Amino acid sequence: MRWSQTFLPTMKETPADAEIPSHQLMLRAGLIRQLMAGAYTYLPLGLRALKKAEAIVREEMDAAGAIELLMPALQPIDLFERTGRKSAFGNVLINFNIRRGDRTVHLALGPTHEEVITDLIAKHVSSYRQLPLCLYQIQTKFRNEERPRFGVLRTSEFLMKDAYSFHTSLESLNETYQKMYRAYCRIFARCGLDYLPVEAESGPIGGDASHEFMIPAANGEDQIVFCKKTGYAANLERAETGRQTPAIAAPADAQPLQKVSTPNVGSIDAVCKFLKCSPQQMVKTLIYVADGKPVGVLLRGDHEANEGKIRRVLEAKDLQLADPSTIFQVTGAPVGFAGPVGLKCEFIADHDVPLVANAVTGANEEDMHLTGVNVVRDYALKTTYDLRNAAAGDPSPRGEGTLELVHGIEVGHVFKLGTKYSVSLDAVYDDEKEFRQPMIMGCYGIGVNRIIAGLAETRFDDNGLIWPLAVAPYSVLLCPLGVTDTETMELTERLYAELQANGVDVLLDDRDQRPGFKFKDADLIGIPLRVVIGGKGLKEGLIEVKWRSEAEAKKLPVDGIGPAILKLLADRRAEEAARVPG
RNA sequence: CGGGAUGUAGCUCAGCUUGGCUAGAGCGCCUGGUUUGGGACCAGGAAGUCGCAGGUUCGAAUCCUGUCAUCCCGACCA
Repeated sequence: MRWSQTFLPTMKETPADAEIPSHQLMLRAGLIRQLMAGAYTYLPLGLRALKKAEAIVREEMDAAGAIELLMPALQPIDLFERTGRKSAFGNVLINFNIRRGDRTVHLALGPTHEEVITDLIAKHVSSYRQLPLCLYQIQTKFRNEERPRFGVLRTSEFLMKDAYSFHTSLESLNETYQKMYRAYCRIFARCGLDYLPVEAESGPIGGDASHEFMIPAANGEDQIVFCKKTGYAANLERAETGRQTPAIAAPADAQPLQKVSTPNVGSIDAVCKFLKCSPQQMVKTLIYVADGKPVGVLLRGDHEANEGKIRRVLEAKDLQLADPSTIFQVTGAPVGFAGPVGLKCEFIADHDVPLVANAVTGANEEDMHLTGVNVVRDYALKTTYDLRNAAAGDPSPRGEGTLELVHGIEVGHVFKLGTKYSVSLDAVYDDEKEFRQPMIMGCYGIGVNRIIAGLAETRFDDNGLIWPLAVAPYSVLLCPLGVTDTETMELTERLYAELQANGVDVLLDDRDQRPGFKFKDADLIGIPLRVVIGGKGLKEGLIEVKWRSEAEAKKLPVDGIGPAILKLLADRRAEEAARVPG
């Protein structure tokens, strides 16, 4: 492609609306333009990158035995009512009425396609002989994001690869799950992403039933916990800690229990400021209602409750923070003054709670707190549990190493669904003994746009983007200096034709611009290999070849430059491929 | 949905506090010339319903009210 013929609007200045690197660079490099909040046009250059990523996804899905199809984005609302997801999605589900003659038809724009595919399979698969089956599509999804943000990372319309598998047994599901997991590793590695598979919330099946694929990035919306030493990685919701129940004993230097007045001082922050203590010295008492029964949950003041863990410890189906009247009932005080001493309901404590010596807690009395609170003497604990979100510095659950906390961008998710959709949409088959069984399902998603945004977010320098060869919109940028010089242009044209004949994606910067101008644009759009023809190099019979990812250029003789470039590309491709797991 | 900020030329922004000549600058764009290895220079030029609506006023980019849009923080995210 000739630069002068395509539509590639680059920008020297950073648009004020863009804050994070990927958004700024994708705008500046002419990859995308915003239409409205959460909706972006992919310009020719951005579309090429997106298509490259899409092709890699397609290749790996095919290789893993998934079969491609294409389902409608338009879906009848009825399907979502049958699975209960109309209300589960709520406002996120874009749906509306349209008129057809004298009828009104209620439609949704697909936020994902479990319903459609399950309905399809329910209608056409009825025997165990037809299973297992794994189908996928690459298609635009619609979700009414309450708050679209971070450019292309969180939008209301996005390209997703979604795959669904159907099985007669958990073993079969696990086999496909593993295949998908491996395919995902290969996909992200091929795309040049520094990815991390993490354990995620396991949902209906439990156990090791869900993994998210994350790109560690400062601007990622998700928090992930990982341990370098043991390789343990999980999202914050799910992450366990290796902490144990400590010795439950009062400290030697126990101070006397004292009641202090803290008028209108209810929050941890406010109490700390008022009493000049730190959150680590406090024990906070959250009152939950578990299956209708109030329960106190004790945590160190600076820690965050993890409701999943609390629910599991309590073996509760339903768990909610208590309302003010319940809190008044069990504490005798308004919200903000609960504490373990004299609490009128059962309570459980996190492992770190008994370690807080001479703690500050609520006094279960309006506008009062206690200081010098110590376990055993002032309140009793039989044991402790892991009830909070993991924090940096916690021991890894694998016995050694410590946990770190990083932000990540979720690019993929594999999930064992179980029979939720097959039951509600009647996707059943007859087994060998003619028993009717619901199909066991898995689903597997990849945010294709996020592959591109994730690369832009993690691979750049002061001058612009740095594409890996595998996803770069073009592999080579030919950069003739002096487009009016006949010798330069003849050579350039010959090389352009030669590379194209060998299947190389080439962009030819044929604009009549000064060298500096062209170099700045070249760096900004980040094409992996820049080939400079003309100027002082050409006078010596040399052509300058420079990788975007490296600082130094190589000078190669004009003779044999075509094959030399092909060799460089082949070597680089091999290098990138070497990082892909088998 | 709660909190905050912003809206003036394609982009970045000034002007608004304290209303007053024809609304400005840089970049980009067009014309001509000089340049040509890291976003050149000179000369000339085009480009704006000052987000929109209403109000106050002799007079509004500027003050007031409403509204829309965008961004950020938080809540939410099968």
